[in-house]
Amino acid sequence: MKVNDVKVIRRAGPGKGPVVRARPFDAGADRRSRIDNLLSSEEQAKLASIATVLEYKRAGIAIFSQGEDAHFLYAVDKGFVKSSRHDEEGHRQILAFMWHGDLFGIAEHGHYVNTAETASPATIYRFPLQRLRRLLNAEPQLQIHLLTKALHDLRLAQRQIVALGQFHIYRRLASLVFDFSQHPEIYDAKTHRLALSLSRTDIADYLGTSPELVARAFSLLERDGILRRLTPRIIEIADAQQLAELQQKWTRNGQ
Amino acid sequence: MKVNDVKVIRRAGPGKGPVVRARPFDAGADRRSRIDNLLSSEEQAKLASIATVLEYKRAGIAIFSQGEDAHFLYAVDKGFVKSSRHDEEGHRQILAFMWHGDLFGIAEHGHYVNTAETASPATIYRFPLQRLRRLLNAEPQLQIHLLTKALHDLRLAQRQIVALGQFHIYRRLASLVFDFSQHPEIYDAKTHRLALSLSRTDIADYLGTSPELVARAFSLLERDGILRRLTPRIIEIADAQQLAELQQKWTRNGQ
DNA sequence: CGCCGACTTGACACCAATCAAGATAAGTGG
DNA sequence: CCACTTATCTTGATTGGTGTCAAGTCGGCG
Repeated sequence: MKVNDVKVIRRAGPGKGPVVRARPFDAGADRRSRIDNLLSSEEQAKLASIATVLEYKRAGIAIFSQGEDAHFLYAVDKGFVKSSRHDEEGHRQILAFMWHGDLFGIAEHGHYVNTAETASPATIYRFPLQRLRRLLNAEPQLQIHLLTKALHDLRLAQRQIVALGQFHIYRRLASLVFDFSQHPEIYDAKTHRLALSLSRTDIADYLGTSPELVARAFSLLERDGILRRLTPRIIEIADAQQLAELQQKWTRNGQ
Repeated sequence: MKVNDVKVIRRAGPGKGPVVRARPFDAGADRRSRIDNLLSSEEQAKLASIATVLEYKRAGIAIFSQGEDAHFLYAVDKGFVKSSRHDEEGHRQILAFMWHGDLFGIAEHGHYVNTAETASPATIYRFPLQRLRRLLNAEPQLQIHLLTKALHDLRLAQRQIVALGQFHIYRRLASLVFDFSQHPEIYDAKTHRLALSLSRTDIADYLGTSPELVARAFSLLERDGILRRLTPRIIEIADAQQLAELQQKWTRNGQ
């Protein structure tokens, strides 16, 4: 890693709050919970008062590693982050991607259980756990928001369990592409262009397969007219309808 | 379903509390968090004051179904429960099993996202969400415990993602058998006998495979001297050491 | 423009899904 | 409690999807 890949740009002061967002208790659409129902500005300010802002200048920088002592909770402001777990044989499973407003850094017995690395240049807010705990004791509302976030992430994890347990690579990849296309930061709705900014290996480690199979699945999605590869990491979504159908069938609840 | 499969035996009063257990904030071993650090007796009593106790007389009874209006949160007292999700093609993925002290019934937009059924005869505590919300606002400590539980379940879900993404059926089944062997309710440490009380289909739906593959995996585990099938649903664990190794390699953090 | 790493595609071996049939267990009623 | 009936389980055979090795191509970066 180069020097100055990470820069602590400032101690966040009031009025420059981190953007942590949530919905009330048992609500929260899998996707939309991230962009609705901002915390009140007081809550924002209180969080801001204990936050440090970190600038990560490129993708692939470790924020923390599995097993390290956990002293902070993190929130994504700009860019995105991948969370992964390694086993002793060196295999890696990417568990989730975190975007604007998402929290990460869960621990167990004081150690991080996952590794977090930037998946793009990113701005990250960092909260010392000690001070966060004190703040939470004083602010039940903030606690509810954290709980809501945790439940949301749990639902997402369960969705991923269904994907890995039930679907072929083709559909899992379609699902990933759909999810990514919901982020304006990397998807241009006008040109239908999506900047994946992930290697085939990263995608494979998320889908639970190999880079070769990911390449083949892309090739099949292209054959079926769902997308086109402009470069390996920039794709054009040709049939958003069909893509959404591959995804939404099993995302929605049968009400 | 027969009449009287479920019986509301009582409105729980103080002193007869549900047993909801948790550990402090960022702690909690994947397995042990369930049996340490009981809530204070006051907290127990407060939860009890809004709980109803339900007796389910056999396995396979629906507690609630995916898509239904969510009005309750549930906790397991005796027996165990399976949580699953269905897609439109009729496939089913079992997401988790819930045991003594585990909470279930997460919702989204007021609807349950999963289905819950008994996996054995069971005693279940039921909390009305409305009253629970009021209680939580008054009791920040209780909130922290809920948050801890949610984070614990999130870690378990992530563990399942790793299993589904990285391991063959053989190892996934070994992992399930190991997990089940940690529950004295169904595992007799003296005789080394484990009462699975799940069909091959249930196991398959949890491991993301078919009943036939589960039978084959059992056959291989038996060939390798790890276990013996006394009946299809009662197995004897012959080599707990080897079983634990198949599981624990990837459960522990690389500290 | 050239190099290096990432991506794609083919070939092959292996694991998994499915169909089918026979064996075994569990549930039912006498 | 036993015999019967039904469902579950096990195993074999076959097909299809996936993991892996290898080689060639392409894109991004210096």
